[in-house]
Parts: sequence; structure tokens; C-alpha cells
Amino acid sequence: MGRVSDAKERLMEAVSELIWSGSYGSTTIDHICEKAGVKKGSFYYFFDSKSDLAAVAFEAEWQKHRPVLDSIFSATVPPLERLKNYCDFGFRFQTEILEKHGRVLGCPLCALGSEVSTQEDRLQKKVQEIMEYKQRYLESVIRDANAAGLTHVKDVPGTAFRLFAYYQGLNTQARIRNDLNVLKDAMQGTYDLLGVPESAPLPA
Amino acid sequence: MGRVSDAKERLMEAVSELIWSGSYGSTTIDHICEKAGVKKGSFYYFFDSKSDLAAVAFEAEWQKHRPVLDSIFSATVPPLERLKNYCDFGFRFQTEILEKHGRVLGCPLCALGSEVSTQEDRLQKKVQEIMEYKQRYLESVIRDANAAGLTHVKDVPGTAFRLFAYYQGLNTQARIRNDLNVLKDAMQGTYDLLGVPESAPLPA
DNA sequence: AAAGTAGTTGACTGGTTAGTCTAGTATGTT
DNA sequence: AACATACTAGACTAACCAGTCAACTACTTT
Repeated sequence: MGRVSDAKERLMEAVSELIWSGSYGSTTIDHICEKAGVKKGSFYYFFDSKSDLAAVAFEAEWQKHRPVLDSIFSATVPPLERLKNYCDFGFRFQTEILEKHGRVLGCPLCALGSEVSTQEDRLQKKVQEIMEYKQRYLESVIRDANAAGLTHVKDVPGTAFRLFAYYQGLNTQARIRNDLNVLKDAMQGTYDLLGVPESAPLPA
Repeated sequence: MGRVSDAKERLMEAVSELIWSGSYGSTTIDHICEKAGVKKGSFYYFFDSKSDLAAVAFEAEWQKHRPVLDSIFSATVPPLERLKNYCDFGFRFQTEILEKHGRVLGCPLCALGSEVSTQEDRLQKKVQEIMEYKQRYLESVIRDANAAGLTHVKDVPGTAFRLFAYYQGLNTQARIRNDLNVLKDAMQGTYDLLGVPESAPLPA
């Protein structure tokens, strides 16, 4: 079997953090190696290029994030509460990021996707793929809300997409403005887009 | 007065196009000069750095774009029609871009803002400034719609912000997916966020 | 036409970059 | 113990990058 190492994992963590806290373009292979404590020779032993590493790293991040979303969007939770929990999670998550990095960083996927979509085909496809998964959570929660009589959404995929675009815009704004408060708006916008009557109370 | 030149303007055009069709990070001063047909010495005669040029160029773009928005959001046009015209304009605009560049590029401001917000302070501030202006159009149109009894929006700045975030998300999605159809959704999302009843017909 | 001014040119510097290559080291297998 | 395998080290190249500079050119004013 030969020698064992976690250099691969360290590189994956490093690239995600550097891209997120800076940008894809500003993240160099030398920086990644330095942050991961890995020499360049080892980098090229594991990966072909920065975009190769980034694609693998973002896939891994998604696989780690997946069970969290699965639990937030669990069918055992009342539909509107799922959305509330999702919005709350987003806020708490960015709060932690702010404490850790001294800055609101928004959604790594949006930032990366928007930056590389015209240049890095493989990365763009990976981002798109993960984004499609995320929209499925939203579609499913809307269908359940309809079934429970909480909403009367006619165009479920359309509304899911609108919600998704809105969340994405919120996160981008939070990043650009470096302001957590932006995210407090999430649930109101969700209700507006779902057409939930104002009289309906927000789930606690 | 000495020699005259439009090199400054050519540089400003070149940097906008390169950033938009690629990214800020992938745009080098050499590329900008080549595209503008200007030598590096001249570049540094007019500007201090890439970020300096970019800030000036985006301000200029905004000043060019401003009268277009002023006319779309003219108080002489019924409020909901203004929004319809704005959405239509966005679609036509991206259609032209697609024909010209072979790609949907979305909103230059969002892409740039999201990319540089953690790194280029001056640029980030410029992007934020222009974005705030854009939100004012939305606030004003919502107030007029309320006054005309077309909507009953309570939190006008909040709703304007939600609309803005939604448009931003739409444009980012259009860029990432390289798909114009995404933008066709704009008016429906607008109505949902404004709480315009479904029975109300879309303005022609 | 002389002088001053606005803009141009391209060679140069030094640092940074992606990527290569060879010699080495630690670990598991037999 | 010895061998294969998985990984590491780090020097090296060639391209690219931002930024400088001094000589030059074209235009305007007087």
C-alpha cells in the first residue's frame, strides 16, 4: 500500500477556503500549497490543476453539506418550518463565518459559479449540478406545503426556482455589503414568493 | 493643449468587456491594453492600476445606463408597466449580448461585486453605490403602485430590496446556466413579491 | 516658428506563476 | 529483510505579470 497521507484532504480544504474568502482568480496553487502545508510536487501528484482540485473539493463540500440539508428538509418537519429552519440555518452559518473570517462571505457556490462560468467548463458544470440538487429540496417542500393546504402554488418548479434565485441574490448581497442583516429578510421573501397570506404566523 | 486621444475611453470600454465576458481576476493589464490597442506606458499615464481603471469604467457605464433606466422608470408610465418594461429590457439586453458574445453574461455589477468584494475595497464601494441607486427606482415604483391601489405593500424598502435580490439572483443564474429562458421568469417573480393578485393581468 | 503640453512608445526590471522532473522517504506486503 | 507502492521535497524552467522610465511625437498656444 505504501505511505499514507491526508495531504489530498488538506489541499481540498485549503482551496475551498481560499476561493470563498477571496476568489477563484486570486487563489494560486502556491497559496493553496502553503495553506495546506503541502509542497507543489505533492499537489501535482494528486491533482492536475487548480480547476481539477476545485471541482473535487466542491463536490466533497457538497457531500458533507448534504446530510445537513436532508435533516433540515426532512419530510417529518412541517413544510413551512423546514423553510424557516433553512433560513435560520443560513443566518447562523453566516454568523459563524463572520466570527471566524471577520467577514460575511455568502454562498461559495454562487460566487464561484458567477466567476468561472465563462471560463472553466468543468467547474461550471459541477456548480450547476449542485445547484440543481438544492432546487429539488425547494420543489419538494412546496409540494408538501400545497398538500397541507398551507400554500396554493400552481407552478411548483417555477416557484422553487424563484425562491432559489432570491436566496442566491440575498447571499450575494450579504457578501457584497458584508452585512448579516440582509439575511434576516429571507423568510419574509419566502412567504411573499409562496403567496402565504400575511395573516399566517411565521413558524416559531 | 497638446496631443488629444481617446485611449482613455478605449481602455475603459476594454476593461468592462473583459471583466464581464471573463472575470476581474482573469483580466490582466496586458490584455486590456491589447484589446484597447493601447501600449502599457499609456495605460499608466491614465490610470494607477487595474482596480482604478475598473472603478472609473464602471462609473462611466453607470452614467451611460442611467438615462435608459430613467426613461423605463419614468413617472409618466403606469407603475406595473414600468416593471414590465424593466424586465423586458433585461431580456432584450441579454439577448443582444448572447448574439454578440455567444453567451449570456448576466449583470456585470453582480459578477464583479461578488468577485472582488473581499479584496478590492474601492471597487466594492463603487458597486455598492450603483446598486443602491438601482434600488431607488424600485422603491419609487412600489410607492406609486401603492398610491394607484395596484399593490398594498407595507414594507416598501424591504420589498424593493427583495425584488432587487431576486433580479440579481436571476441574472446570476442566467449567467451560470448560460440560458436566456431563466429571465422570462422575472415578471412572475415580481408579481409574487409585490403580492399582486393572480387575477390581475400582466401589462401588455 | 518656438515653446509648452498631452499623450505615446517599447524596452526593462523583478517578482510571481503554473507546471516538470528527479531523487528521495515512509509505509504496507511478502 | 527486501521490495513495491504511495507519497514527498524542492530545485528548476519558461511564461507571464505589474509597474517604471526616458526618449519621443503630435498638437496648441503665443
